[in-house]
Parts: sequence; structure tokens; C-alpha cells
Amino acid sequence: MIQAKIIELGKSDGKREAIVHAAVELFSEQTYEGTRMPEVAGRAHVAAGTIYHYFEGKEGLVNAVYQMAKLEMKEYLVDTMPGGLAAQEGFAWMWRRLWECATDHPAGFTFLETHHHADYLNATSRAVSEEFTLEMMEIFSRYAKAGELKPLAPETLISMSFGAFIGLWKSVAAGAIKDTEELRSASGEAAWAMIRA
Amino acid sequence: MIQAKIIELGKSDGKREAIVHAAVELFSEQTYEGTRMPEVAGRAHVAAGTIYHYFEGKEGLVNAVYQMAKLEMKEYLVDTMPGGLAAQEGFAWMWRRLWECATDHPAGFTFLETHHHADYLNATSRAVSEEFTLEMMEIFSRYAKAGELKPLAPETLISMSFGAFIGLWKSVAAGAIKDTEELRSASGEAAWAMIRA
Amino acid sequence: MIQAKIIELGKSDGKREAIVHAAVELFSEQTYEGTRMPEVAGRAHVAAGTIYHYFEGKEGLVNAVYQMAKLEMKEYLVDTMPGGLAAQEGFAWMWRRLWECATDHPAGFTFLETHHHADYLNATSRAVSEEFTLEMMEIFSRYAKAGELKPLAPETLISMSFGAFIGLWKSVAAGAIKDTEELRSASGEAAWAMIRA
Amino acid sequence: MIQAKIIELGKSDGKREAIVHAAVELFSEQTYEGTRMPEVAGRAHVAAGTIYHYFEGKEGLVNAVYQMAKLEMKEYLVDTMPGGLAAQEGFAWMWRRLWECATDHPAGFTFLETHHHADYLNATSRAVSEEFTLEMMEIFSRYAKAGELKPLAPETLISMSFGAFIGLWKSVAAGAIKDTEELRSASGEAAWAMIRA
DNA sequence: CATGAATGAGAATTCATTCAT
DNA sequence: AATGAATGAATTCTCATTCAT
Repeated sequence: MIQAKIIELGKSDGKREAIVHAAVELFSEQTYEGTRMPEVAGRAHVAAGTIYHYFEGKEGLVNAVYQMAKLEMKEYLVDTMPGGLAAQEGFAWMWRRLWECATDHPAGFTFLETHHHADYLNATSRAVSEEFTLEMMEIFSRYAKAGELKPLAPETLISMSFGAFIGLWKSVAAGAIKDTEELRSASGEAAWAMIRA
Repeated sequence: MIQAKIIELGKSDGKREAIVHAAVELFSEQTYEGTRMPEVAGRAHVAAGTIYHYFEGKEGLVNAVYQMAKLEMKEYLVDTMPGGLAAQEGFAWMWRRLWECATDHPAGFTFLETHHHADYLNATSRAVSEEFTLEMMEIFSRYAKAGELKPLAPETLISMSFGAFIGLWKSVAAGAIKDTEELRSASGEAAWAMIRA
Repeated sequence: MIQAKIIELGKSDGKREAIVHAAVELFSEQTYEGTRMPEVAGRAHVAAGTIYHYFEGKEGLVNAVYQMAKLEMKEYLVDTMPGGLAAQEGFAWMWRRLWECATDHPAGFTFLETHHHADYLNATSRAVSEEFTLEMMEIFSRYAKAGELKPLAPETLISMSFGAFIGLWKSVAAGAIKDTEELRSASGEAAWAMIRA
Repeated sequence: MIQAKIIELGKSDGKREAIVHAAVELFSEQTYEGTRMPEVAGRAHVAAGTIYHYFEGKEGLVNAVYQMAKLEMKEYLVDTMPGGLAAQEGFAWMWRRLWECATDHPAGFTFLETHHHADYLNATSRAVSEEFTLEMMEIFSRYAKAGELKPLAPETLISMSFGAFIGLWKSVAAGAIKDTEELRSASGEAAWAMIRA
């Protein structure tokens, strides 16, 4: 009964969802190549063959995973961004949202970091990625034009600040650093110090 | 002359080195799991079986690669560090050395970033990694005690500044940002702004 | 009818059995090490990979084969032994059963002779073997206590009489001696003459 | 100097000897197929390549081993047999010589048992084997004609009595039975009881 | 003659994918 | 749609043999 309801509700099938979910986890814990299809099936509580009803092989699955994770990230950082924020507030908001995104979807977040450049990503995946990058570029360019950022290419500032966050997040995820409210704001301020004019 | 001496010392006529060299390149271009042994053999101009004279299987090889790369990095950042530098100069020196290390050994540098957490790393590899981390901790702790750094855990500052460099380097390696002398110093100053008191 | 039941019980549509069957034959015709997995697969009319669904590698297979053959032999010689036979009748019965076992399962019988001491036999295989040996010891010890056997250790008498049978069987299997009813009883009487008091 | 003398003395080379010696041991402890050439080289204290100066590959080696072992056995049982013995004494003498042969050359003796039928034996090896068999046949036929043996084919009596010895020897070699003078004579008498008229 | 590093054909094994049920 | 046993191509690894030193 409950199962039936979940299926009827959004998120389509439940089974497809479960597969993608299992896959992000395994791809992020291990690697794409290091993860076996029956392993994915097992964690999704689904038969191996079932995956092939929903995805075009392993490559189809990893692309679905990638797009899902990237769109999720876009939702956190771009789609929900309040308009009209000045550079400092805008950056602080993004930093906070990065934390939230990484905390809410640790597997997806880690997966994206580890599987950028992969040659199994198809055109759609690359397009989704590209779109996100452009949106970020636009935001940083706006701040730069307003003279709020260091005189470095927006690309440089984005790479460095995202890099700083990822470095920090990796340590947190590894348990080397404890995630506290204090850390979230202090690290954001530090990152801002790196890029502000 | 020097070459002659090396040949006399190690038994190596360079075959072992050639294999490790081919392996770092391929592991960084692709992945550990995504790289096939004959591929490594081919790039090293060696028969497939030869790899097994020098390394205990693929796992033995990847550990040799990891240790080599990590020790290389340690040499750039720790072993050759001039004593007696104050925090700002010390950090600037390290930032420059990171660039040099990444430029001189791009494959090794990229490999380390992508293959941290891998479960095929053995005790020795983990020990080598640990030692490097401890050395960095010591340096940053010294700067922190001198009151030159932001009041955040050294681990946090290290993660963020290394993360910033890696983010930047990835963009450079991907061809999105051009590596200039200007960029090297400006980015270093920006990173310093992030961590200084 | 019986066949139908077996199919319902075990999951087996006989594939596992076919593999074991092919394996005993090949292992006895050649050797364990001298037999190639695809050869086993071929004779079992199964794909090479299928063997690995049922057995843990070649070693798993050879152990399954060993246990099967040993239990088969135990069934012929121990499990079906009528109670209450005096020494001479008991021995005659066993001798006859050895012939039947060797004739009905020539591959298994030969395999056991050739692959005793092998170091790929696991704990279970050794336990099965040990149990059979103990049962034989018990039987011979009983006969010895009744004063019907020569004053030699039961172990000695078992080794010699089984050895005599195996020597004979090898010649029969090689075609050097013809298996006749006459031979079966005469050889049994001869063997009895060797061990009787 | 000493080395030179040994080489001059019989047994040709010393190195060839060492290789054959190492090979019998390993082939009997393991199997022909289960033994690696470098392993043989190692135990013979010789380089792997050296084996190929003396033998035509692994197959050449195993044939040399087989012939050596078989001729050794022939020497013990046939060549040195005193003429003019009656059946019972002749058999007792052979039984004693079997013990001596097995004790003096355990590896060779075991090797022969385990590697009869092997398909890597060449014409020469088979000829040597055949010759031994014929000699034994002759001896047993003589005893049979004299009416001293049971009315069974000589082949049958040979197979059974040799089989009995081998069975016994295996238990002794495995440590399950202790080799004593008492056992040697009692077992010989038992075996004689099996075949005598 | 002796060596043993190097070779590469061939063996064991894995794993993405299919397909009868 | 769902299953999971079966497949066999692809992969790792072994080992008899060669050959430059």
C-alpha cells in the first residue's frame, strides 16, 4: 500500500530511483570502473537484469547519475539563489549552500569531484556541466564588474574558491575535521578574503 | 657519467622506472581500474610479463606509483624547504613549489589527487602519506603559534589552501586557464589572504 | 519420476552435476594441474564462466570432485555394508563392492588414487577422507579382535589389501587384464589369504 | 680441485645429476605439471637456463627422470637378482629389495607410481618400462610353471603383489605405519600367502 | 658453459550483459 | 516488468623458454 503510494507520487518509479541512489553511493565510495553492476543491483535490492530496463548499460547509468548530481548541485547553488545580493553576501550564501549540498548529498557531491573529466560522460552530461559552469561564471563576472573581486579571471577565482571548499569538505568527510556552525562561517569568511578585492 | 653511475648502482637499466613512469601517466589520464596492464606494458616498451618481475601484480604497481609520487611531492615541499622562513615567505615558497611540482610531474600530481582514499593502498603507502601530512601539520602549526594564521585548526587551513591550489591546477591542466608567472604569484597572494591572521 | 523430484528439490537443472562429472573424468584421465578449465566447461557443455557460479575457482571444483568421489566410495563400502558378517564374508563383500565401485565410477575411483596427498585439498576434503579411513579401521579392528586376521596392525592390512585391489584395478583399467566374474572371486580369495590369520 | 675430481669421476657432470635429483623430488612431492622449471633450477642450485643445456625442455627432463627411476628399480629387482632361487625365496628376496629400493630412493619410487600412464612419456621411456615389465613377467611365469603360484595370470599376481607393496609403502611414507624389520618380513610373508598356490 | 631478465602465448578468472522464465 | 543463471569476451597473471651478456 505504502509502496504503491510512493510509486504514484513523483520520482516516477521507485526502482529507478533506488538504482541511481545505489549507484551514486558506490561510485563515490569506490570508482565507476571499480563498481560492479551486480553490486549496484544488490544495494538497490533489485535484480541485475532490472538495471537494464531503466538504463542503457553501465555507461547510461553513470551518465544518469552524473546529471542527477550536477542538477542537484545547480539547484542548491543557482536555481535557489536569491536575486540582488551584493558580492560578499552572495558569496557567503553560496558557501553556506555548498555545505548544505555536500551534507545533504554527500555521495553525489563526492562523485562529481572524482568523476569530472571522465571520458564516459556523454554530450548531455557535458552540456549539463557546461551550463552550471556558465551560470557560475556569470555570477562571478557580475561581482568582478562591480569591482568587488580581485583582478583575476573569474575562472581563476571560481576554481580557487570551489577548490578550497572541496579540500575542506574532503577532510570533513574523512573525519579529520569536525563540521561545526563555527567552521562553516569562519571558513566562508576566509574564502571570501581570498577572492575579494 | 651520472647515468653510468645510476646504472651501476641500481640493477635497473631503467625498465622498472619505465614501467612506473608509464603507469603514473595512464593512471592519471584514466583511472587505476580503467587502465589495462598491457596498456602499461605497451607504453613502457616492455612485455606484459615483465611488469610481474618488478611488481606484485597491478596492486603492487599502483602502490609503487603512489609512493613514488608522494615522495616526489614531499621532496618539493618539505625536504627542500629552506629553514627560518617567516609564515608569509614560507607559504609563498610552498605555493611556488606546488606549481613547480605540478608542472614538473603533472601525472604524479594528478594521480595523487584522484587516488587518495583508494582501498588498494597498502600500509607502506598509507605510512608515506601520513608522514607527509604530519610534516605539513608541523609547518602550519609553527606559523599558527607565531600568531600569523587565522584562528582555525591547521588542518583546516591546509585543506583549504591545498584545495585552492588543486582547483586552480585542474583548470590549468584542463586548458581553461593559462599558466603565467603573473598568475602564479597573484594566486599565491590570494591564498595567503585566505589563511593569514 | 525420481528425476523429476530431484529437479524440483535442488535448484540444479543438472549443470552443477555436469561440471563435476566432466571434471572427475578429466582429472582422472589427465591430472588436476594438467586439465584446463575451458576443457572442463567444454565437456560439461557449459560456458567457462558458468563453472565460477558453482565453484570457487579450480580449487573449489577439485575439492567438490574429491568429496563427491570419496563419499561415493564410502557409500559402496561402508554405508551399505550388511551388519553381522563374519570376517571372511565381510572382506569378500567389501572386495566385491570395490569392484562394483570401480566399475560404476571408474573416473572417481582412479581420481582418488591419484590425488590423495594433494596440497590443494581443503579441510572439508581431508575430513571426509579421514572419516572414511576411520570407518575402515573400525571394521578391520573388529575382525582383528575376533582373531580372524594376521597379527599385524589393521592399518597395515588395510593398506595392503586396498593396495592389492588398486594394483589389480589399474591393470584392468589399462586393458592388460580382463575383468571376469572368475577374476573377481579368485582375486578376492587371494587377498583374503593375505590377511587372514 | 675437489669439484674437478667429482666431475672426472663417474656420474658425468654433477650439474646434470643435480637437476635430475631436484626434479624427481619435486615431481614426486607435487606433480609434473604442478612443478615449475625455476623451482627445479632453484633446488638444483642452478640457473633456469642451465636446465636447457642438459635437457630438451620440461618434457625431456621428465623422461630422463622416469628412465633413471625405472632403471634404478630394475637394478634393485632384476639385475641383481641371484639366480636359482625357488619361488618362495625369490619372492621374499624381491619383497625385501622393494623395501630397499623404496627406502633408498623414495622420490624415484613414488614418482614412478604417480606417473605411469602419463602421455608425456616418450618411446624410450615406454620401452624401458616395457622391458622391466617383461622381466617381471618372465620371473613370475617361471614360478607359475613350477606350480608354485595360484592359478591366476602372472600379470594378475604381479599387479596384486606390487599393489600390496605400494599401498603399504604409501602408508609408511605418510608416517601412518612405522617401518620395522618385523614389518618387512611379516608383510612379505602375507603377500606370499596371497599368491602362492 | 652458465646466467637470469625478458618474453609472450596461454591459463584462470571476472563481469557487463542477455534472455528464457 | 522483473528475475538471475548463463554467457563469453576481456582482463589479469603465470611460466616454459630464449638469448644477450
